[in-house]
Amino acid sequence: MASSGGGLNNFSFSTRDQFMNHSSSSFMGLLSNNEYQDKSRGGSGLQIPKYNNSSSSLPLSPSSYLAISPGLSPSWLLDSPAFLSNSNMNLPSPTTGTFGGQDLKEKRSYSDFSFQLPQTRPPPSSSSMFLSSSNSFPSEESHKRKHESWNMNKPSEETQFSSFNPGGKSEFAPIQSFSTEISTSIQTTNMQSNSAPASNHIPYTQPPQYQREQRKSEDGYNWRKYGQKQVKGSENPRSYYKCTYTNCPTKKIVETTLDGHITEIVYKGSHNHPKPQSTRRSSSQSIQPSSTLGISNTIGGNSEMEFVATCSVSFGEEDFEQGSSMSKSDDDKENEAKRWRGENENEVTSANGNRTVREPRVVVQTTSDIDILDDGYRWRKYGQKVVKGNPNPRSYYKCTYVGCPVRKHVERASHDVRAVITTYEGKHNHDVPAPRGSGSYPLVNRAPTNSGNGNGAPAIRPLPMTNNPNLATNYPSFLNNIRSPETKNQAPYTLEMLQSPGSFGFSGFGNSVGAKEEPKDDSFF
DNA sequence: CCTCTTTGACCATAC
DNA sequence: TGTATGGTCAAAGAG
Repeated sequence: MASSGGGLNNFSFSTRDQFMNHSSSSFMGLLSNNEYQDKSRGGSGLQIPKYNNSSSSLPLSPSSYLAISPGLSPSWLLDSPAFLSNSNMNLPSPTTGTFGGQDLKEKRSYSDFSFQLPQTRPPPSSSSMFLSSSNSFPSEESHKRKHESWNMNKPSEETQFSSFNPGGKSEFAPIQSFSTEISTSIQTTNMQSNSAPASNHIPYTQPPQYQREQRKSEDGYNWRKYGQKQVKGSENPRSYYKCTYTNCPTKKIVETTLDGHITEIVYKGSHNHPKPQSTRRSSSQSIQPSSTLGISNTIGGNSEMEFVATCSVSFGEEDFEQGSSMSKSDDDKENEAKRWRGENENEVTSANGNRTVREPRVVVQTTSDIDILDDGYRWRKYGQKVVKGNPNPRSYYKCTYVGCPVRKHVERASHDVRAVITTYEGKHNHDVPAPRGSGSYPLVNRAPTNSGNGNGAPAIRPLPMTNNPNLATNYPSFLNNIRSPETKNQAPYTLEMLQSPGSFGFSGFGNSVGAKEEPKDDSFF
């Protein structure tokens, strides 16, 4: 059942510093959120993959698509300096994180942030709720177990976490299984003084009332589902919701994977009323102090047209560091202000005002050459070039899976270096590789699972984690949140993100990103 | 009994 | 004009 409600926007930290100071618990709590998703209604764990091809207004080119990516949704990610940091800063390469002349730092950062789940992940029986919370629906037992483990230390972190989730349905239940490594890493760096158990216990106890709260959309509004449709070109059903407020024209379309993970949210119209303050929410506030902090994001479009785009923004640990210790840039401040105003930076607003909630992506850098990027596939960089219209170099990658023709290039938006634009070409002829260390990723070729990989052919999207037992438990969910080239036209989205009060915090992708300037082959370089 | 979700049918629009 | 596709309605069922 496609559950509704919930919102990425609930994942905001009140401030980056909060995140830094309590990242472990908060982060984990955030990740664990899905554990409480609307179970009463068979709520499913939600991932937040993303991809969108519905915008007819976007110029599309037939052979590739712009995967502004998915991955993490929580707005706290947006807090990450990668998004908010001063534009003038020396930003790392979108995918490799490489700074010109700062490789050392970059490496450390990314290695710290890499996902080597097999090595770091605790046994399934442990209290690591991340893992078990994957896309699969947690069993009663695991659910209970998690509760128990969380109860082991709740302290102040609870408060922190609550701020992410003002309550609501599972609709956005995002990041279900975040990287263990990430959690571990964060815990190590930020929780050491927290006397937390050595294990990755999530120091958060979910109040019983919470499940009730989840029935309400996490964006703070009440929605009524009025339809569901299987749209062509995607195996994911699309659910249609209307704001239940009388005469409010706002609607939203939520596309979810078969297992209920959200892949896309499109808002249409704007609310003509303040965010409702239901008793449920009130009670929730008592449980979730975050509300008192004003950390609730309001989603509401201003317009009529639908805009769909998946946008990816990358960040590395160093970004966190910066965010935690350095002064905020103007953008930082502005975005923070937005959050405090209840606006959602996690949205892309179309020219006509519709907003699409999208997730920032985490770049996973494990080696300097072959990378597991946020889309779950492994890529080999084979070139880089500065293309016309964008002073930022475009990194070119090829899927390392033997025989797989897929390529992609990544670049920072010319207008906002904080925005990373990834364009895919071709389709994968294999599943999303298992995480490093699992031994299941074939670096040698195997029979392609399908044929016709030519450009322009429909691409195979990375399987949702739940489609792959291994990934389901070992892979960070956001790594699967990428929707691979699968748009109707397999086209590169040329995106124009207009900044809006609730927008991502990008200054926008003012210039379209031409996807066809990429090299045809390695010899290009 | 009420609320909400599901789902097949119908309508609107684009090609 | 016919067909394909997306969006919406509304009856039925579940909780």
